[in-house]
Order: sequence, then C-alpha cells, then structure tokens
Amino acid sequence: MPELPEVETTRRGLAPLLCGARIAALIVRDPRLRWPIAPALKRLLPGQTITKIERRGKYLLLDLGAGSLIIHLGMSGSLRVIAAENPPGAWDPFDIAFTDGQCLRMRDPRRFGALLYSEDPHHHPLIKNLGPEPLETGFSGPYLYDRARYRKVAIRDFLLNGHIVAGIGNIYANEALFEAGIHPSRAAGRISLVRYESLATAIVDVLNRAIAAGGTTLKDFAGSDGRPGYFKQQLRVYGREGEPCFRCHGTIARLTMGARSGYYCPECQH
DNA sequence: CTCCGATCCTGATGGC
DNA sequence: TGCCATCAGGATCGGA
Repeated sequence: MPELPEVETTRRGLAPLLCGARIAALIVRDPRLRWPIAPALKRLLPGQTITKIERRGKYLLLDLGAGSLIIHLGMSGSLRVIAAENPPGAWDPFDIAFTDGQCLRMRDPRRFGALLYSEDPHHHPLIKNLGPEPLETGFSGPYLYDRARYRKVAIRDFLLNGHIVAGIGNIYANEALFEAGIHPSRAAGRISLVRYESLATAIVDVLNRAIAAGGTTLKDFAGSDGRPGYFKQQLRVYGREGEPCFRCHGTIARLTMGARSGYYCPECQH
C-alpha cells in the first residue's frame, strides 16, 4: 500500500481540488471495506464542505468543520478527482460527489481500505495511539532508542509498528535500514543510540526523497492525477534480491520475516 | 506488555 | 493453455 509518501502525495494532489468543495452525495457501491462504510454517512455528508485535508500516518483526514472523514488506502487503494458522470470500474467502492459535478472516487481492489467518520478524528481509536510523525518534531534517534529498550522485536518490524512511528511501511523500512547500515532482523533493543541517530536521519531522508518523487508505484498506486510515483527507480534494496548492491557491489538478499520480505545487503548491514 | 501468526480480499506471477 | 501455490504497499486481533 500506500505508505506515508504515497498518502502525502495523494493529500497534496487532492487539497487544491477539494478544499471548498461542497458534498452533494455519498455513493456507496460496495460497503465491505476493512470496516464497513456506515450507512448513516449517506445522510450525514450532503451539504457539508471540505475545509482542509490533513494526513496522520497513512490516514487522510478530510475536515468538514464539525468532524472529519477518515480515509485509509489499505494495500491497494487510490483516490482520484474526476467528473462524476465517468463510469465507475468494478473495484471502485465509493464516490463522494460534489455540487460542481466532480467526485472523489476511490479504487481499491483488495478492499483493505476504509472510509470512516469522526467528530474528533485525532482521538479516534485508530489514530489516537499512533506514534509521532517522522517528518515532524517529536521524532528523533533518542526517541526511537528509548522506545526500543529491552525489546527483542526485529528492527524492521519495530519500524512497521505505527504505534512507535506513524506511516512507515515495508518499502521505506527496508530502504532506511539500508541507508543506516542496520540489518533488518537485528533486535530493536540491541542497537546503539548513535545508530538510532543515523536511522532517524535515514528515515527522514528516504521519506522526503520519496515524496519528492511522487511516491513509489509497485503495481496499483496512482496519485490523485492518475500518474504513478517514480521512487521505484531510487529503491536500493526493496525488491532487488539477487541484484548488485549500489554501495559495495555485493548481492542484495531477501529474508522471510513473518509474512513480508526483508531486503538487505549482507555486506553493508549488520 | 510483548511477540508472532492468522486474518481480511483480489490479482499478478511463476512453476509444472 | 490451465491449474495451483505463492506473494503483495496494512493493521488488527487473539493466544502464548
């Protein structure tokens, strides 16, 4: 899915198109997302106006003044603003139609995404326990080091835990660990403060570069303009098993860690 | 509390 | 060509 850079790319694309847009209707073609779309939204939304779009981790928050829509893209979701008369595809679970004839249409083949509403989104159960934003204050090497004390979980999985730091998924966890020279299966509690400083710097660097490239498109992801993200061309380890390391000319290896692969250079990462 | 595996769902891909 | 197993960018839940 869309990780932080893909969600931020989506947010930046949508904000100028949707801020000030007045909702005419919510059209639900398939409510069976990660959490079912609440039927009450169909009568709650019409007449409301989007005032701004925020991002928290991988969640988009569409501010309606009295509350917010919370959208998650799951593994395969994307959002576009198009003319409402455009015929929907088979995997487009909902449209938010606006009074100007445009609509915000979600596409999500795997249906792991979500459309929720909260009067107080930052205290919503899915959001209130998220860790700090990696691109804002509150995130740092010492923060990661403190949270990691005595923990045996692999550092790759530690970074995937949104309650530790928000928005990092498997691609950027692997890329940041390469940049910091840390082996993905090393126990989080057995990494020095100095190395956590490098890791925090690497995370910020990788995320910023990915946002600048419009995110990473492996298969499904498209920005709100329908274009893919180009960070795939800058990936140094993710998806590169058997290919040469750019730093040492060793060979990138793949490690099965639970259900998701860890990619790393055995020469550069310890 | 922490950790790990199962789970939701569909589609692409590769082996036989 | 067809069939089957495996693997995917997430995140919650339950059991050990």
